[in-house]
Amino acid sequence: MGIVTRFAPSPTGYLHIGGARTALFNWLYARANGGKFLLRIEDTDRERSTDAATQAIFEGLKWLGLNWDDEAYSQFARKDRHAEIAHAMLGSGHAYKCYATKEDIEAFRASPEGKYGSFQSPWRGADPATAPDAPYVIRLKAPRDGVMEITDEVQGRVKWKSAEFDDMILLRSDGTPTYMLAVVVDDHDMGVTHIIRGDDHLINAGRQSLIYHAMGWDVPVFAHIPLIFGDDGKKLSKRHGATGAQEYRAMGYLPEAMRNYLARLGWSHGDDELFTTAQAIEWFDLSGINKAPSRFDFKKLDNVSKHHIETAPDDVLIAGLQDYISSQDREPLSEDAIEKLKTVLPIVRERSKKLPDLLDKSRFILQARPFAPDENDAKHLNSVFNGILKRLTPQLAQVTTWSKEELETLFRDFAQTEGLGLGKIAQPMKVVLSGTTKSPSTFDMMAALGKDETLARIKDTLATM
RNA sequence: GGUCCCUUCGUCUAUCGGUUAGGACAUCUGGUUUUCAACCAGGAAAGAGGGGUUCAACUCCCCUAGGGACUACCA
Repeated sequence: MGIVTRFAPSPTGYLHIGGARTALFNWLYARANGGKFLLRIEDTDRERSTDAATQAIFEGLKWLGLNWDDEAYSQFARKDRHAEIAHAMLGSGHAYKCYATKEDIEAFRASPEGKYGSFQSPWRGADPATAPDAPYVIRLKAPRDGVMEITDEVQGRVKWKSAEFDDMILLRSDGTPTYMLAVVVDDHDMGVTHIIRGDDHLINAGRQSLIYHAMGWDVPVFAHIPLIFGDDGKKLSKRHGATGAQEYRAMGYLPEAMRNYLARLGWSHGDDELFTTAQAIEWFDLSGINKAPSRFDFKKLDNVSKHHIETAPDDVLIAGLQDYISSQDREPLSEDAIEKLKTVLPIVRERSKKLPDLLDKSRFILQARPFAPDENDAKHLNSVFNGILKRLTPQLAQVTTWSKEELETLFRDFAQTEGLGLGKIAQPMKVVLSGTTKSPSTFDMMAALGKDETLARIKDTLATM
């Protein structure tokens, strides 16, 4: 039987980075085993679910490259099927109608015994003949004794006394299903074989097993993965930086880097730190998932990001750049800009951590002359350098082989005859060429710019000094 | 409160009874350099605490402490 995994977020907000990792694990596991990765929107809570949130989740997953198989399922759309199962359980005696009102339950909770135990419906064993003509919910008739045990691929064997579970509501008084019922029915109908989800659902695995057993369905394999915390060990929140997957897009991380970092957070394959998505798919296994929660570390993310920016193919980088730019609501790069960018990618990608760094470093090739130097770097263009530039320019004009190596040799020789360190000349030259010293290597820039453009920029500078 | 889960360097982690407890990020020191959020070399840094089991425990068991989840007609 083929493997089927699923990601089942509720559409009440953007795609949380923790949810994104859960989705990634499910996706990785399905892809690693030639199975299917399904997406189901848990929208049975009509109060809190919104279309905008659903779209945000789609967008987040797409950005991360976690493509799902089939159409996304809507849990709400399947409510009739859920009700059907609830009634089937009623018929088989695994569930019963409960006429207790919300007020009854609240009163119970407020009472002394309500502090300890969960609500025990008086209708559990009641004679149907005594039933009032009033709204009711359908509750599961949970076993009162025995032990419920599950085997979790991450947590191992976990068991509870059945008495721990209350008679949970399956169908609300308005006829809509609760989450507990809906997940089980949907996972069963969708043929889900492996449920990989946050360990906040661990106890639910026990509860849900009750329903599987009642229906005589096969219980899927569970894998409850620990949560992601902020760097202080507290629940990840806005305070720690970004919690939404899309925010990472806006910060300029490559999806490939996010997949790498997120996969490594809570999962490991020996000492491998930096890997491609193809490798992750090849290596991914449930046994590599850690049981302890992990903390989100931006410094490490940056390091992973840097590696992917260094190694990504040009077209991936360009696509990432365009995507980043659109996330900033800026005009996309023109064909001309892309062509220019491609010529300098080899020299700007090496020292960049994030996508915007690439843009900053490429400024010299993208900006048209003449341009003014940055305020902080204008000081390099002083009178001393003016003299140096005037003596250097004729030599530059005579260069026949305009290459990085030739240029560097020329500069070194020139610096020597001037009795200066190379930095005294190369550094201000950066300002001439790019307007700032925070730029790629002087010689890389000159080579990329070409002789004519270089000379023209020198001329521009001389004219303003 | 109850039930369940978790606990190796600051952080992410390797180890699956026998290792000088390894790697990565961060950090520190030195070097290199035309800027640096770059590079090179080196250093410091960990099994929460206490009991067992065993020839041998980070690894298995128990207790304690700390952290977390759940305890809805939310998902």
